Amino acid sequence: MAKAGSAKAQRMERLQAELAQGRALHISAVAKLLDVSEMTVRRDIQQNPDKLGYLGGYVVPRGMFEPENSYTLDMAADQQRDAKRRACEAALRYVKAEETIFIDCGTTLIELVDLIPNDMPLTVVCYALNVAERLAHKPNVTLVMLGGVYYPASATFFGPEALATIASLGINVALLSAAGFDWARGATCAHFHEAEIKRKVMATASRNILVIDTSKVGRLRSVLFAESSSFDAVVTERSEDETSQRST
Amino acid sequence: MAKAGSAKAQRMERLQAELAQGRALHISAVAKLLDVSEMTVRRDIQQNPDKLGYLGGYVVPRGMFEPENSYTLDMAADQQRDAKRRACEAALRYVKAEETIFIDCGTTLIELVDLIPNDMPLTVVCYALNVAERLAHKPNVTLVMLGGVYYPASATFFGPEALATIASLGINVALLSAAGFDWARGATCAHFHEAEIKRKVMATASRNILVIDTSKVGRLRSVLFAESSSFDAVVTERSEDETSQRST
DNA sequence: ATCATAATGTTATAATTCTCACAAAAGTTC
DNA sequence: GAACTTTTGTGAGAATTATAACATTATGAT
Repeated sequence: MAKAGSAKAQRMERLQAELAQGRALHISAVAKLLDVSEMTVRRDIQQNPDKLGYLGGYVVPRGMFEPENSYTLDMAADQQRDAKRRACEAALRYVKAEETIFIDCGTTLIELVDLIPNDMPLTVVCYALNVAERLAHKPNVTLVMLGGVYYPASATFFGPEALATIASLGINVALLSAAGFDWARGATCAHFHEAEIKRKVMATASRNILVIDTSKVGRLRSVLFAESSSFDAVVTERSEDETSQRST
Repeated sequence: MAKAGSAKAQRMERLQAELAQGRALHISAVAKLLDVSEMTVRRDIQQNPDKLGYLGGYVVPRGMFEPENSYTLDMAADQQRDAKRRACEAALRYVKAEETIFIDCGTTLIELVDLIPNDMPLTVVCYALNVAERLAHKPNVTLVMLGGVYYPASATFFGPEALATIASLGINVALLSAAGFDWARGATCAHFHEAEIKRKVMATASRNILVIDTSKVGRLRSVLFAESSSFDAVVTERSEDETSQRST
């Protein structure tokens, strides 16, 4: 499909260039621009869902939005997300105003940012780009970002300075995520550099809270970063009132 | 209009938070979310065109992309932005593939990110959140971010680690911006911490290029960070082919 | 309380977009 | 070049979205 120089491939390139600056073009404008029918534009988009997005009549560049969500969906459709949010609500109860907290990367803890009340002063440390974006607009939050080289897979930064910075911070609560968790084996994640950050943070923080939705329980990923016993609490969407304290 | 705590104002806040990371929500989803009719959502959007955008049935955060008024595509809207872009085009000629470059903060150099060809491998160092966001999606760019505390005024991070990191990097080209520039006095910016980063970068980089639109010339801001002579070139939107080399 | 005004909801109608099936054109293979 | 596959175009009906007018409900002031 779509060989390197084919008409279709050329259209895609042209179109991507046109949308590069984050402009949205109406499908009729695109059709005129590329001198093809609207139907063809529609098909092009359907066939390259990773490059282009389609939003109620308009062609939009991908990458401007989160790859999974948006576009054709109402948010009600996303059950998993709701679980994550409820887990975050529970996690937020471990945080007090004026404290310094760490927020891990991943799709779970992103939800937490919006749940932080606007009148709650906090210092928040993070190392994920999408988390930082959201935090940046919070009025009473002092945002501290760990720098380094960007890892697209998890939207995080990592480098030796990051580790050094963590050591120099006084973190009250660390809210950690995991791609897999098992009471016997512990918490695992997919990337080695993530694990390094997590371990370093957990070594400094006064309280370590693991925040996961229950779909993660029983799963195992490549890098183990903490045993179950090293968490002060494990919070899930089921932790409505009583939180599952560690059974030690 | 919409007093601080009014129902309308509250809706707007909630909605903006929901859209914060660049999600697009269908109008029906928004209506359910805010528990109002779709008509009200439509009116809310119409009344706050600077905060929210509306794109063929979907509510989108403004700033993510500028929807052109349906059907007609004139992009002749923003002249200043066009000037900045042309300056960036000129600046880009100082950059070669495989090099390590620094991109300063500000509205000018943001334009440069989109102008980087997708097939041009680069390592890019930055310290502005919005610059990082855009760079994150570039396929052949290795992104290095300087961490620290977030300064909303310029969307930048700053801290001692940032300065230390700069010193440890090998930067070929530094693309610098300024809020004010004058051949006699030099380049100035509005924030002290910005100036510190700029100075440190300029001390390390092999080539220092100042990228400004001509509206900045003759203006003066609070912090001087470099004399005119310390730049290897000053690039503006008028630098179409011949670049105004420093006149020393 | 009463009036005036702003905000919201509802409905009907107009306009637009979506989808599908099929036709036409272009490109491949033998 | 004939048969086949892929790509593109067209049009009609279904579905969705936009708009305006009017009804209803809140909100504020006197």
